Amino acid sequence: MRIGDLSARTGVSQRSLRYYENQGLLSTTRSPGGQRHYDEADVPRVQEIRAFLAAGLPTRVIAGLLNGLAVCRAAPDADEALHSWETLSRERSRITSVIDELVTARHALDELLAVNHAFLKEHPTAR
Amino acid sequence: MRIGDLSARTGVSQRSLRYYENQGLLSTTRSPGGQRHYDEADVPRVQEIRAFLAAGLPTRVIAGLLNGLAVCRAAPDADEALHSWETLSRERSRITSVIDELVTARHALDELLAVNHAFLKEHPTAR
DNA sequence: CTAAAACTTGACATGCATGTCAGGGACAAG
DNA sequence: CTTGTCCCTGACATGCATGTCAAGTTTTAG
Repeated sequence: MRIGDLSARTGVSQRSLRYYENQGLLSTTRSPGGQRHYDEADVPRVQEIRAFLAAGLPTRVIAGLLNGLAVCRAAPDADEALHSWETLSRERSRITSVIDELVTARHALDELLAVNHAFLKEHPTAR
Repeated sequence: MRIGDLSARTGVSQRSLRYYENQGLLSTTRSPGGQRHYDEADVPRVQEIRAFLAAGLPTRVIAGLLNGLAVCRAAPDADEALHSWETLSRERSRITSVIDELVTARHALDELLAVNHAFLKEHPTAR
């Protein structure tokens, strides 16, 4: 799969895909002529990256997370594993708090919607 | 309450508070000398703004939302109200989908944590 | 009244993710 | 082989929310 296909299948711009690779979030194999080649597994991976980005995590941190697993398996160094664990935990609680804020925001939105809805009901001319 | 106090109570920098005012998210009264004065109601308001920002809404949109209610009451123009309603709904579903992505992301993190935890258990030297 | 602390405006700088454009290769289909 | 489409790199530009610095004014406490 080349970059155009991956872009089409994920809805992520080619620019961004190259950027993610550049930031170490995504790796590719290259054709002899230098063109990027992706495999199926990259589709969900890109979506995962988007999810992390939506969480407000910067690419540096995401890279750390995505590589954390590999590191943890490949080089079973106790210190590294522990450090990795701490990072993961910290990020998890960060995500949780962002979720909380989002829920709060959505709640505020719901209140506005309620008022607005009442108004529209009162003035059916609004169609 | 002056800007330093509000900043301390909300944890938001003075720079940002001025920026929010500049973007129409926050209004202030001024002392004769020109210094900003806030009242109690601004504390929750700032927190609400932060929540919306965390949701990824740009200040322009937040201003629209926060003023939407007032507009809807003051100038009960049907078209405006309807438009406002559409905007609100769209943003609500946007926030919901971001929340979903975050939950997914947290899930992915939990898997990494599980693997990591298993590893630490296997190599108790990690302390 | 005076000095320190807090505030004001304005400008410039930064980080991040993205868009966009230009000049030049890669490759598949006729 | 040629042409049209896809891809490559690199550079410059943008939007947004913030940080930071400077020079000057206001407020407050001693």
